Amino acid sequence: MRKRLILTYLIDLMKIGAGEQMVRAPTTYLAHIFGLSQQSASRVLSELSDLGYVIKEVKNGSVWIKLSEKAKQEVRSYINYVLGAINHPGEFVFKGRVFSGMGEGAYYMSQPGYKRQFYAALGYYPYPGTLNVRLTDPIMINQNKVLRMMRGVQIRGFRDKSRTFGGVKLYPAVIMDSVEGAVIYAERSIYGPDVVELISKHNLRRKLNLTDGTEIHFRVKLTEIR
Amino acid sequence: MRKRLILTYLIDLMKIGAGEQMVRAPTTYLAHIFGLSQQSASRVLSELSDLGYVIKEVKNGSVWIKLSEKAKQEVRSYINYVLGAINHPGEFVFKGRVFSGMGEGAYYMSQPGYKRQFYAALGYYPYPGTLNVRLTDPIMINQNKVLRMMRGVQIRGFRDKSRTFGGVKLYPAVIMDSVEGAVIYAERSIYGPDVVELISKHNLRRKLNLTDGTEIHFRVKLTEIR
DNA sequence: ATTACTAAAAAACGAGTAA
DNA sequence: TTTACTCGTTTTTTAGTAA
Repeated sequence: MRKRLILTYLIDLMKIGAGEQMVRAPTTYLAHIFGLSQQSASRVLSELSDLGYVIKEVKNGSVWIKLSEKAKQEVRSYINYVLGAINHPGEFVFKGRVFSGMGEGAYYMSQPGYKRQFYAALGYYPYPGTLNVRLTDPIMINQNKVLRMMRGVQIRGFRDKSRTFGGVKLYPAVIMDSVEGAVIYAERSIYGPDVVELISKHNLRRKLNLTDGTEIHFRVKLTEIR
Repeated sequence: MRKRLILTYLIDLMKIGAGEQMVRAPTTYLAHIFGLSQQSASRVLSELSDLGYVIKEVKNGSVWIKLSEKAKQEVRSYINYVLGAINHPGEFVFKGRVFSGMGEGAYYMSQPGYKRQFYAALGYYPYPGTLNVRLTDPIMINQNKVLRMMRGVQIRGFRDKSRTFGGVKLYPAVIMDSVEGAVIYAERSIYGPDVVELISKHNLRRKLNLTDGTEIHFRVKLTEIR
């Protein structure tokens, strides 16, 4: 069963109180909630149970169910995602935790070949350094994969005497609802889709009083698809 | 395509800003958002367009889309439904508008055969009359269908000298977040699933200052499935 | 780079039904 | 009543590919 379908079923089950306690849920009755036949409701419930989303017992000849912690967590995460569609349409909302890289960010940000282009694209010279954010929520990680596919603001690669520097993409962002900045994604990034790097005019660590492990949120504007 | 799936796709599209304006959305890119192949993304988009949820144009060799009003309305309604799962688990939230019936409610509520049982079930003698509420949102109408399938508090039918009175079910409710009451559903109800009848200790019209057309909301506790 | 058709495979569906 | 199996049918999905 596909993830997006699973979530809608879990929401329906949460609705009838299965997130709180064991709840009687005959498959004939679930059938109406799910908009399926009794047989399909039975099958769906078994699959949800096999996948570890639902604790299911047959007591007194009828099914009693309860959502697992995993299910509740995923529903909560999805609801956040959904709320973003209403509250921040045209933006991706990210949440994650600050961590320290190896300082390569500062090295790259200082290259004149990039700096000139950053100024042209953003209207300022960014602080020489990147803020690394690690994502844990699978929905956010997927969001980051999708973000990376987008055009963004293209910064071209170049070469100086000693080496070549790869292309980079920028995505304008608002960090902690207050500071303007951008997500920066290097074609040759050493990080996977669970990491986002942020830049800004300001030293974000100082400005926002961040240390390793601080939870941070930011919104990325998807203007580039217009 | 099933309704529950449609809604999740529309939410994804709203997320990328298609609720606000025409947005570039190549099917290769939608494929990642939808978690499908490019071909399926293309097909899904065509179906959404055929169903009137998406306005779709192919410009400069790539797809541009925008959500229809209908789509936005249904997403909003679904998001309300979803929020109910978090904010009021184990309850159904209803919204509708007050309307006048033919006064039959008062006649039935006055029958001693019912009154005794109401007292036993609710702990009070309800005000002799029912408040009629008409639902318009399809999600709520379906919710009402599901509610009627539930056991609720059974009130048995009876016969007096002249005629028989059918069975009735009660579902405890909180009206306008303040007044205790119950949804009452008669087996022989003359109303379809777009109507809910409410009773309470109080005269709800007076207590809550309601007139025909007033928008009203109430929550029904699904305790009966425990 | 992008859309969307065809065809074949895979998944989901509900009627019938036993327990 | 209720669950959940079988099985034939319908729907959904993707790879290959033309435009």
